[in-house]
Amino acid sequence: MAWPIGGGGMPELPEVEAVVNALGGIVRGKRITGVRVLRPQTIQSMSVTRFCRLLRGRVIERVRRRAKFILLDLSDGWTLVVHLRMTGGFVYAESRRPFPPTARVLFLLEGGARLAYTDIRNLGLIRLVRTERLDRWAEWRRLGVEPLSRTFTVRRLEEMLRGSRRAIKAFLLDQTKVVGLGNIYAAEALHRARLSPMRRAESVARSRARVVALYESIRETLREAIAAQSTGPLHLEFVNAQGQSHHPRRAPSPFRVYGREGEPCPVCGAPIRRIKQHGRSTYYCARCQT
DNA sequence: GGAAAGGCCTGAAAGC
DNA sequence: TGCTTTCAGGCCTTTC
Repeated sequence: MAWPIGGGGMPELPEVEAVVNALGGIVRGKRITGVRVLRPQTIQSMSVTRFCRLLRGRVIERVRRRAKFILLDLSDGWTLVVHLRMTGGFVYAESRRPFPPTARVLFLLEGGARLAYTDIRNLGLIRLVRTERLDRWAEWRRLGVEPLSRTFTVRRLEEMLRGSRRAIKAFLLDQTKVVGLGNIYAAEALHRARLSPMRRAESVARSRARVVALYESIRETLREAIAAQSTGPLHLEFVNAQGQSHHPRRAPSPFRVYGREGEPCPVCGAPIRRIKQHGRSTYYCARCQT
């Protein structure tokens, strides 16, 4: 089967969560002693000169996640916001080994360690904002509900679904509704809920049982994916002082339908189909997803 | 204002 | 063998 570029997992909520947890354990409390921007276009909202000047000397106090954004809260009220998009990732190195050519920004840390932001396709973005002004950022304000939070309820999902004539797959990808799902986990959640990706969102809302099934499938899909990341995040590589690299091995496909065109549905055995929806591949079982 | 299409981006795979 | 085309998908902008 064809694997997506990037090593078997686009960074959706579970992958970002894994990076945040691992990164937090390494860089929390460390001071940034220098910054080198190798690709200026990666830096948003301010000049490279200002970006480097503002970062130098600040301490990374906390690493957290909102939607698919990685947030590094720094001393003096600044936050470094990173979005990996498709192929972004980090390499943390304790040695002087050269970074890969895909390194876009280098953060020099006290003690000699270096953290590189890498990105093959250059779709990822980094911006530095005042923590207190995050809410003034339009894109930030538009972000929808966190699916694993208490504020995400069956009732809230039902209200969002109601009145939307879009296909449910497109609805799930809309980050202004529910955040964190991408093309892979949207397909997985729909298979688990036994809902056709072509079904209109509003038609899901007409059945309480369907809304509950979708609600639970979203949470279970994400929780299982987060647990599966426990061996180590795919988007964070470690290089020790001896220059030896440790990068988690790609596990066999953990997906029920994604990337499994032609293989039997794990529920009913019918062949998994692949269709195009809004320019994206959608994998589903035509027999048990209705 | 909602929905859909197009574009960005690069490397692997497919097609010729 | 080597060149060209297609595809992967998150998210923005443009268009309807």
